[in-house]
Amino acid sequence: MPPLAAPLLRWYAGRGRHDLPWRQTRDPYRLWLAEIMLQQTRVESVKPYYARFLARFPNWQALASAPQDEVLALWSGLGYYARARNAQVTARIVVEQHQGRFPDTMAAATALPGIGRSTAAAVLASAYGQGQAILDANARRILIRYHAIAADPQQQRTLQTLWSLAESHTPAAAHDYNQAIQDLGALCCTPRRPLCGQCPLQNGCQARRQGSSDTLPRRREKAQKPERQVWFALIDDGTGRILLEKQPQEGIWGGLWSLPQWPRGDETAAVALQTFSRTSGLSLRHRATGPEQRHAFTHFTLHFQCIEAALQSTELRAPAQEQRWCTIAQAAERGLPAPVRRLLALFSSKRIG
DNA sequence: CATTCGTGGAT
DNA sequence: TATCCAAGAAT
Repeated sequence: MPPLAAPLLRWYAGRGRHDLPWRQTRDPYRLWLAEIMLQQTRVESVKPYYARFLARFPNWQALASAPQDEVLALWSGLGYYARARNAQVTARIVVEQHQGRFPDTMAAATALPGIGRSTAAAVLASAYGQGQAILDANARRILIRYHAIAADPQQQRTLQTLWSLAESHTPAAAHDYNQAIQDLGALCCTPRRPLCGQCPLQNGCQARRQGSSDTLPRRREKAQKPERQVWFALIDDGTGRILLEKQPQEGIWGGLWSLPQWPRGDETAAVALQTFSRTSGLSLRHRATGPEQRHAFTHFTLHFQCIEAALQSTELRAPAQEQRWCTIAQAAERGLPAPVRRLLALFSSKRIG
C-alpha cells in the first residue's frame, strides 16, 4: 500500500490553508488556544473569537490573572464553555507549576484540564516539532476511508486501530502532516460528497477502490433527542435594569449569566410567574409573554418562553444563585448563552423601535 | 463505555 | 423544516 504522507504533504504545499491565523505562529500559547477553540467547532466560527481573545489575553499570565467573567464574556456564543473554564485553569497551572512554559511531554500536557490526547499531540507537534499523531474528526474520517474501515467508529476497538494507523502514517516531525490531514478533511475528504477525483490519496484509498467513500464512515443510528421546557423571566426593576443570574459552574452554560429560568409544565405564564415570585422573594407584575421559541442542543431540544415582568418590591432573602441588576447594554457585555443574547437583543430593539 | 457539554452553517 | 456534524474531553 502506498504511503499516505508523501502525496498528502505535496498536496498541502499547494492547496493547504496556510493563511489561518494560528498557522502564523509557533507560540505554544497561541497554538494551544487555537486547539482548544477548534474542538468540535468550525474554523470560520473560531476566527473572530480567536482574534478578540488574543487581543485581550495575549499570554498565559494575562489569562491566568483574569476574572472568569471576562474570559466567559469573550467565549460567549462559541459554546462548550467548560473549554473556557478549563483554559483558565490550565493557564494558571502553566504559570504556577511550569514556569510559564507549556509542558513538552504527552503525560504533562494531557494532565492539564481540557487537553486530551489529540489536542496535546497537536500542540506538541506544532510548538516543539514533535512527531505526535493527532486523531481529530478529519484524521478519523480520512483513515476510515483510506483503509475502508467498516466497523463502528465510536467503538473502543476501532479507535485503537485508528490511533495505531494515525501513528504509523505520521512522520517524525508531524507539524505539517497534522495540518495537512485536517485541511484535506475540510477541503477534499469532506463528510458528505467527498471530492475523490481531486484527492491526492485516491490511488491508495480503499474506499475509493470499493466505491464506499460516500457511505464511510459508518453513521450510527440517531437516538431521539429529549426535550426540555423552561420559562425565562425578563424582570424590569423600573429604572431600566433587568435581573441576571450566574449559572452554577457545572452543567449547561456553567459560569455564564442568564435570565432567571425555571422548569415549565402546563401552567400559564401568570401562574408560572407567581411560582417564581414565591421562590425568589420578588414581588412581580406580569406585563407580557413572548412567543414560544426553541434552541437546539446536540443532545436535547430546549423549548422556552420569556415572561416580561415589572418588579414591585423585594423581600430580603439570600438568592440561590449570584444575581446582578444591570441594563441591557451591560448585560450584553457579559458571558451570555446564545439564546439569552438573542432574547435581549430582540427585547432591546423592540423597546427602542 | 455512554453521556454530557453549544452553536451555527450546510444540505 | 429537519438533520448532520465540526481541529474532543471529562465523567
